[in-house]
Amino acid sequence: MATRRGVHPAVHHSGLREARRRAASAVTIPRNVDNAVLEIAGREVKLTNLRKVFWADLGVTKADLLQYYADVTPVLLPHVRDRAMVMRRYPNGATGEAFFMKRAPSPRPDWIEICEIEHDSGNVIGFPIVQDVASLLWLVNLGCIDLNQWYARCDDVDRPDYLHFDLDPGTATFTQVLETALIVHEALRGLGMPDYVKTTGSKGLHVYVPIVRGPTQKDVWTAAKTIALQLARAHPRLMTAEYKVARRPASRVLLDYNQNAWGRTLASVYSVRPHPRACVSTPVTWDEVTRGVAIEDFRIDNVRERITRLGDLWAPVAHDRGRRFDFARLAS
DNA sequence: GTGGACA
DNA sequence: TGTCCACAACGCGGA
DNA sequence: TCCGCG
Ligand SMILES: [Mn+2]
Ligand SMILES: [Mn+2]
Repeated sequence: MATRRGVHPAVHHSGLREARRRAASAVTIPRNVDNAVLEIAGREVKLTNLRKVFWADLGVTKADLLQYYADVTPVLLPHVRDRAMVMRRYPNGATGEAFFMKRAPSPRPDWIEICEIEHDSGNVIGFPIVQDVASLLWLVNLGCIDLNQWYARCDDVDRPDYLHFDLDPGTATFTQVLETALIVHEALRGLGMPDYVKTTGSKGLHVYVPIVRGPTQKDVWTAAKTIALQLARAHPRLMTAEYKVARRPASRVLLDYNQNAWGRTLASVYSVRPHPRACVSTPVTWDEVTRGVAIEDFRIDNVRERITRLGDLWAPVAHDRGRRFDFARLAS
């Protein structure tokens, strides 16, 4: 069981692709050992089971997953920084059993920042926060395939930075999801709400409206519910906002407004998902939605190239400057 | 994925 | 030493 | 107040 220490500058594999990859992150995950200790900005990150296969059909290992996250760190971090993180751990890979974990496990490095959130029950949960590459790799090493951060930053956990529409196909087709997204987009445009869309990497799409921080999570939930119910009423053959499964009509896209409730999370942008093809939750343009995209278009093997080409299409969602919609204008 | 409780 | 086990918990609305 | 739901 070899252990390596430090990031190795030596070039073992030459070629443009390797060079570009290293340039992107400056962190290289060792490939020919099971365990390693990386030193990143003076912090030691212990990585384990690096050769464990996480996607058997694809031959994708835990090291591949860690390398992906190291490479996308610059575009990913602004979206998750300062937010409590819910972990969903897949210790046995994408097809293995998974479990949720909220409390940051111990032992852990003392540089893992914790967000303590008190619940109405009186429970206080200490969630980890992903602030940098080191904490990101620590979290992924736990077996987290996707990242599920809170909508609100830790300094004010009841005032989110966005509202969203979670579009779930259920028994509907993905073409219907695309159609629904365009209608949601039009409706939001009418409300003066700039919005951003991404694939979930699983089945559906996420549409986010970044907002000026102020309204509570309940306010945001209420607004999303109102809009979802109106849309479903206007397009009853395409959409539903019925929360109860048994009462939900078949072949309709679910506008899952309840996902805007306090304490809930969604897979973050650039999260890999436990999908058979290792798909990634990927920002797309409204033009791409119009022309038609597929979940499987965006995967762990090709999203980095897309980011190199297009940058972060969701950057406005991650910065105060881009969080433009003010709820005061909604008081109609 | 990993530490703690048991046998 | 090996095996088993835990690892989350909010809030809506219908009953 | 309990349950289904995600
Ligand atoms: Mn969804
Ligand atoms: Mn959903």
